Amino acid sequence: MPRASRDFFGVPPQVLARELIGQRLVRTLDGVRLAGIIVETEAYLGVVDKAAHTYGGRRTARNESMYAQPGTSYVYFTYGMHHCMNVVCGRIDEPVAVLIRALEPVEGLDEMRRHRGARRRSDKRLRDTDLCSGPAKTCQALALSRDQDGLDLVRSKTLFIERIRSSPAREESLVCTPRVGVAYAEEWASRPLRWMLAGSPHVSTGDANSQPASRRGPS
DNA sequence: ATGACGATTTACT
DNA sequence: GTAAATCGTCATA
Repeated sequence: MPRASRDFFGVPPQVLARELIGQRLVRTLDGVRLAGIIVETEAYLGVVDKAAHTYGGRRTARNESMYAQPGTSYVYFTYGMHHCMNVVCGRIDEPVAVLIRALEPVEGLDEMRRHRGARRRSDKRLRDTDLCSGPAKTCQALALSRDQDGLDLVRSKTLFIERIRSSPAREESLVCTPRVGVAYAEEWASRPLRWMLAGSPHVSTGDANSQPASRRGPS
């Protein structure tokens, strides 16, 4: 299965967010593969985007990875307990990225369940659709933390993206909506910058059966 | 030094 | 539906 190349990542976030749907995110732990098909993403447009960590050109120790070359991982810590993973894209020093919001788990489900169960009270078995149906759930399932921040997905042996043999999700199989959890971002809160695989039961919230992306489109 | 705040998830009423 | 959990980070002083 071909690895995603530098060129794959060197595009605007609105483009990569769509290209990533249907691709396979792979994490290896002690040589064991944990993997899932990306079914939900969000684009963060950088210095102009009030919802982005780099809005206004903010550059700190936390978000430094967003200024690195395309294909770099940006993993941040939030709410005192959660991690979320982004794929940095665009050009070097242009701090734009795509948030990975949900996966359809396809490899290492038992290991993912162990990771996900570790920090929960209830020990009832999680359904497959609860393993990676959110950005922090995905990081927990794949054991991603600040230790994986700044990795080069083009070269890393422990975190990378495999391009699926068949064509990625076609435009009419995508659903586009506003982003989640960015109500504070004023006019940027309602911009349609979130993409989902239409009909997927593995997405985080809302349903993936609403308006097709082809009817709304990015802006 | 301090205070407010999350690109969220879970459990509970 | 609502609220608690929980702490690194950042802006302000």
